Amino acid sequence: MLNKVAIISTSILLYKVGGILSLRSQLLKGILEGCILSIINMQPAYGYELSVKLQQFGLSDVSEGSIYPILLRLQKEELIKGEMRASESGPKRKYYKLTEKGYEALQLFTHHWELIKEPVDNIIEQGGNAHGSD
Amino acid sequence: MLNKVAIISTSILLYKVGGILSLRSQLLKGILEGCILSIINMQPAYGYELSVKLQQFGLSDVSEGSIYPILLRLQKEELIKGEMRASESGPKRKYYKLTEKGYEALQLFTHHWELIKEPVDNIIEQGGNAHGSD
DNA sequence: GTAAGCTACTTTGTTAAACAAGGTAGCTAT
DNA sequence: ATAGCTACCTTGTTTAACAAAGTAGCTTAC
Repeated sequence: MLNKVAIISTSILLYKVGGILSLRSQLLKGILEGCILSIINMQPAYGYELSVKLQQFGLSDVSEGSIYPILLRLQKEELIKGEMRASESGPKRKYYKLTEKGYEALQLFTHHWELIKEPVDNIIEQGGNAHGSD
Repeated sequence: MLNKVAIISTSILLYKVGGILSLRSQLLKGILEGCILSIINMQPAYGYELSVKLQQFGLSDVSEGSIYPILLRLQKEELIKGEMRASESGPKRKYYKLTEKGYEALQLFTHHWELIKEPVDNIIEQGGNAHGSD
């Protein structure tokens, strides 16, 4: 059974596709990568764990189909390094930690995030209430 | 002459392609649309004007190749409505203003932006200084 | 002991947004 | 008339998130 429901159009107003807002998916572009670097910087983490932690931070429903490709990409870029370790219960886990290069990339991401966030906040602040009384 | 220069890789560390940081391009995904709605909400604006205003707000070097497709898309979605007006000097301008639906989309964007921004800020705050000095 | 369910990792194909690049055309000044 | 600016539009490329589907180890229930 296909889970795709009535994609009304391609733009900002919409909507439920498999239960998840698809606007978010666009807003997240490029951001997840930095968040994952940041969480790994707190302490080494494995993929499944990241999906839980992202959720705890409020980034709900980030699918494994997003996380694992990012991890593979980051590893290929040598921003993170993986290491298999046995688990006390369950399959082995691939723990990733930042490389030096990865730490630099995290700094860069943080900087760029600020460079985006501030203008956007200003634009929203000035444009948000122009039309007035909701 | 192609302007494409040594794309070293595809990820977060990099860089100069035709003189513009390409990380930014990913971070902007979905955000520009909301910013444009917000600026138009301040007062009706035309494409060329938007590129100037975005720059003034700190979103530098947003190309017209980004802006005009967004305007066409928003118009097709009936979030904005265009109207040609003569200019005192130069070619005619297509002024866009928000529709009611566009105003609702702006509210929605603002909400989603907050839902993304807060977790990301928290993640960066906790992960940013874990590795310590610098 | 075997079936169900959870943990954990991986891959493929689709969708969509930003952008470079290139183009059209009106208006102004030289 | 021709150069330069204003203003708009379009095509093709790149890339990230995601759904979906798959593999396999381990644990618990029966």
